[in-house]
Amino acid sequence: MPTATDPQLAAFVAAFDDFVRAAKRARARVEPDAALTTSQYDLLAPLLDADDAPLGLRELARAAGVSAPTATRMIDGLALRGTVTRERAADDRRAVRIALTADGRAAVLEHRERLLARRRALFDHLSPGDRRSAAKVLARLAAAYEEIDA
Amino acid sequence: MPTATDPQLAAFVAAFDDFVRAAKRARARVEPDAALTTSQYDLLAPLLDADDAPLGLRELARAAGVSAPTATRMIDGLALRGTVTRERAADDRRAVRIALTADGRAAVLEHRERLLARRRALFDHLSPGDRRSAAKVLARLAAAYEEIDA
DNA sequence: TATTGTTATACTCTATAACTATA
DNA sequence: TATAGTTATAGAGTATAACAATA
Repeated sequence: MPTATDPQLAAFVAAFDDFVRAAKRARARVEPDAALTTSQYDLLAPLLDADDAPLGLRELARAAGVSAPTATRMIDGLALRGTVTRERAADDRRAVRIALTADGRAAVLEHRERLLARRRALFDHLSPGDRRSAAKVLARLAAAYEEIDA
Repeated sequence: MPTATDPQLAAFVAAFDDFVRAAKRARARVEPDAALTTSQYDLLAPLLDADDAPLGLRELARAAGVSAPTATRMIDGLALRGTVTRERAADDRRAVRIALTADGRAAVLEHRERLLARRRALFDHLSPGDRRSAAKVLARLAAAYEEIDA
């Protein structure tokens, strides 16, 4: 297997690895004192974007990229702690409507603000030139991911 | 709270989010049929870099960024499945020496090759110009992470 | 005393398969 | 039959606190 002899590829791979490791360490440092875990935030964030209109369990699961049973279990815990409410829908008795409580909304907003602050701090640490290219490169990489297994 | 009115910052944040989401989806797609999970690979990779010289549990835990009990539990499972061996050290009877079996070495190498192939594919999907800036940007971002909470 | 590792305990995240209730 | 959700079951990853053995 002809492996990375291309120095440009080698540099890319090394930088990518460093980036992934740094991001992982950073996540570990941020999470412990947060009210929500990353997975919980990913599950609930759509409720914020939906202007707090209640959404179905399947909808949340799909958006977060987890299975329905996983979402059920997560919502179990979040409902117990008063982060969300879960009610049977009146019009379709199979469905449930999940909504944020006031506390839940505050927690999700706080997490979002925390994420934004971190990205802002990263941005601030870049040189003006790097700032310009960073957004472009990250967008291209995201697109490349999708193309790879499409 | 004065949030992202800077359009350049807004673009950066959006691209960063897209990238994180794409990477998460990609990981979910790659892991199911892999012999090792990401966490297991992170724990065992140093053994490959150490030329298969046995390492201590604490050493592996620290490198992987997990607690010692977590590493113990992970090694329990990996030893049961024949991925690693765990032996009390002769010179320091408190310590254990963890080493890859032949199967384990193959699994770690295979995982590394899988990661490399994915990065190579990403690299290939970039334009020549983006390739040049990608390595630089990722390296700068990794450095920025470290500076943020240093 | 300090270090290395393990046990005890407890939670979260995760999935597949099987099930219930409703449409 | 198809859809929404839950339960049953199982396993990995994670941590803190308490402990044992050795240095």
